[in-house]
Amino acid sequence: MSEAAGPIPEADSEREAATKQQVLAAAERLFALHGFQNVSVRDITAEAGVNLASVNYHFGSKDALLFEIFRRRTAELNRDRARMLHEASDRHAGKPPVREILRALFEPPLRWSKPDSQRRISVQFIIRARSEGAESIKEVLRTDVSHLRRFADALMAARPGLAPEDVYWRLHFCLGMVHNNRFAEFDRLHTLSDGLTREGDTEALLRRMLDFAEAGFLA
Amino acid sequence: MSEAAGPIPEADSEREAATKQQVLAAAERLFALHGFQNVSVRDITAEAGVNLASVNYHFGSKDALLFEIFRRRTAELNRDRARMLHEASDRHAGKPPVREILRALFEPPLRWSKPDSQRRISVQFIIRARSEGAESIKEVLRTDVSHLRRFADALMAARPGLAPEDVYWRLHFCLGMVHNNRFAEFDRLHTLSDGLTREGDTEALLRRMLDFAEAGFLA
DNA sequence: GTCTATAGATGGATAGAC
DNA sequence: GTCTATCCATCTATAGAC
Repeated sequence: MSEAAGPIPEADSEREAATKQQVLAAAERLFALHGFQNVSVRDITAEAGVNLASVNYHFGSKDALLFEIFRRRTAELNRDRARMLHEASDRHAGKPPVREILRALFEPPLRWSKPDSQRRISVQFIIRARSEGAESIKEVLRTDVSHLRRFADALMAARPGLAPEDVYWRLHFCLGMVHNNRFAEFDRLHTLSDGLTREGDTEALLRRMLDFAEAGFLA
Repeated sequence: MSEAAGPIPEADSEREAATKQQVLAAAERLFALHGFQNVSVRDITAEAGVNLASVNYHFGSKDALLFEIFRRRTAELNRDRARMLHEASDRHAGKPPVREILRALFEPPLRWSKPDSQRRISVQFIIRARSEGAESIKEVLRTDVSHLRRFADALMAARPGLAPEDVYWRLHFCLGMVHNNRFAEFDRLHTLSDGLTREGDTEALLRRMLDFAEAGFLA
């Protein structure tokens, strides 16, 4: 690849990088909105304004493209979460309280979800890819749990009286709360509450999620 | 249809009903295990041991088949939940406590999920259809929230001090806990906890879910 | 009603010109 | 690297024989 060949960006490699970026952005957007299987390579290249062959040229296959986006986004998300957990740990002499641990888990995806955020679509992409993605993604989900390790350990330290088993299950419940924040579920809730719930107010949603989950952990 | 034509079941209509049943069962199973888009009509008819054309003959289309299964299963689930809520209401003079309301929400799908239950696969089917289903299913999810109405109302009555807004969001969180109970997520949790969490113990899982969610509602 | 054969459409991938 | 044209596999749906 020219990226690795040299540090001097020529006109060609700039254009190449731009094409790649266009494809990544278009694919992420379309996957997030319509689901992986409902989006064709033709849809992606049309949306990106590039030619049909570029997906296979740059990424190898449609599956590999999805995997690449997933890898990038989850890495970013895990970094954000790990950083917040680390900072909370520093603030509390290595032993942050439950609420701060949960905040590190909840806040990054919610911050990304703000109405004016550029990453708004990325959260929906990750949620969809988690449940609709190909076998390669499922495999990663099953085996790579290293980023959750720190959260489980921190929670066990914060609640030493709780059996590890209970901590794991409650962490599972919290992840369920996060994964349920899809556009479709927000719409449903909006219908049920007759417009009372406003998805756009992410600060309030974060507070509500923390209130609920923190109480669940202190039970 | 012969079903509506007369009450006398002939050999033919029995065979017809059997074919329909085989298709329904095979489709539900395959959809639940591999996802809607990853299962072809060929896969279904092969698994059911019937001919390729029978799906279109009996159900009209692959989409309509999925919708029919979804309609049946969600109706059953909603009936189970409504009945439990009704019984809880009777036991508590029309005003059941939070835990009993949540039990009516959580227990039916968990009872179906027991290792030896015939409906074990149905829960996974519903969860998958909810997030991967066609537009017709999404439409039902968005608009038909009547079964949740009773739960929201009961919860508001049980916690009159809570703003309706908060009740709706917390109900949303609880539904997230339920929807996260997929095979893949159980596997992930199993990996993370190094085998400590046992999905098969549904009684314990119900108790854990209730402990967590009840505390969240009383916060 | 059941079955086979096939129409008709779509989509992932690639060859080859530029 | 980009692009067009095209191959080829796959799938849903249906026509028509029995």
